[in-house]
Amino acid sequence: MPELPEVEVVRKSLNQKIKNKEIKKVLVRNKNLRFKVPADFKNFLKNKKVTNVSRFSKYLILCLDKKSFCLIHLGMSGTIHLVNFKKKNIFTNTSFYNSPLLPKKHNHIEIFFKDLKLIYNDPRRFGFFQILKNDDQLKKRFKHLGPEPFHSRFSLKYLNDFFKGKEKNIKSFLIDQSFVSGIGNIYASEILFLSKIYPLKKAKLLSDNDCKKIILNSKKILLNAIKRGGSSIKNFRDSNGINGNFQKEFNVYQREGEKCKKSSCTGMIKKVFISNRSTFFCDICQI
DNA sequence: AAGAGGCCCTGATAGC
DNA sequence: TGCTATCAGGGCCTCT
Repeated sequence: MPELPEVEVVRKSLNQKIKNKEIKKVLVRNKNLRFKVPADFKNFLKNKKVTNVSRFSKYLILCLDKKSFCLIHLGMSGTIHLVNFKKKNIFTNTSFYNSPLLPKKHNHIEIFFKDLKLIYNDPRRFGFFQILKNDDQLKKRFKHLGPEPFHSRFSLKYLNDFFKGKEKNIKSFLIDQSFVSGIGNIYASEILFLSKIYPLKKAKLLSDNDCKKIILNSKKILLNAIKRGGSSIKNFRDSNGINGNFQKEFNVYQREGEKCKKSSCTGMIKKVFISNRSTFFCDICQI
């Protein structure tokens, strides 16, 4: 479900609700997520305080006291819901027809605080929870990941060095988390549209100007998506139940056969599969 | 080493 | 209505 912007939107709203609260109880209804929930998961979390809700790339990080961490990845279909006991409100980041409504199936993990509980729902179970017991373990966990687009390391030199001699197309690089982390399948297409670059262009053939546009537009797209509250495909909401709006601004994603939105361009949006992931582009201004 | 492809899993939707 | 096929925002692993 989520790329960096959606995870950031969830992080913000989650931080408002559970920061500085102590975990009273943990329920694991189904431990068979992408990775098996560890045996000591419940005991490790119990009586620990959430000092902050942080994020790197598409990973949510519950910072706990004693410098330990609970990592949450939402995979493709993971959502987080908060139920307030007193007000009986349900905050959810998934909307259903009669919202606010908690999904009935696939509520795999529940984390109880004094006045509310966090529920992790994930039909496809590609998401996961992991415990990291110190800074060092956290660092190692993210070692294989490239910089986020906002980081100064994501520079012209970095792209030039990375792309040197690479036959692989640029679209595949944008969703390759070891190159740059946080961009997924939707925003990769959108970034290349803004940059006027053909998704199948070989990385080694990109000009300095192409690279500069990629750096600029990666930041631009992600920041704008965060500002809009994420993209509400499949009814994504933040954990206050607020819908995202960025999907209204898609220029190419899921617009196959429609007209290019760029004024003066007479092109049409095409869809191709690049290593099994759908990719959208304008057949005139991106060629 | 780099790059392509498969796989994990359920649910929504399209097409017959 | 009911079947089957295809696709879905991710990440890891294997094979060539």
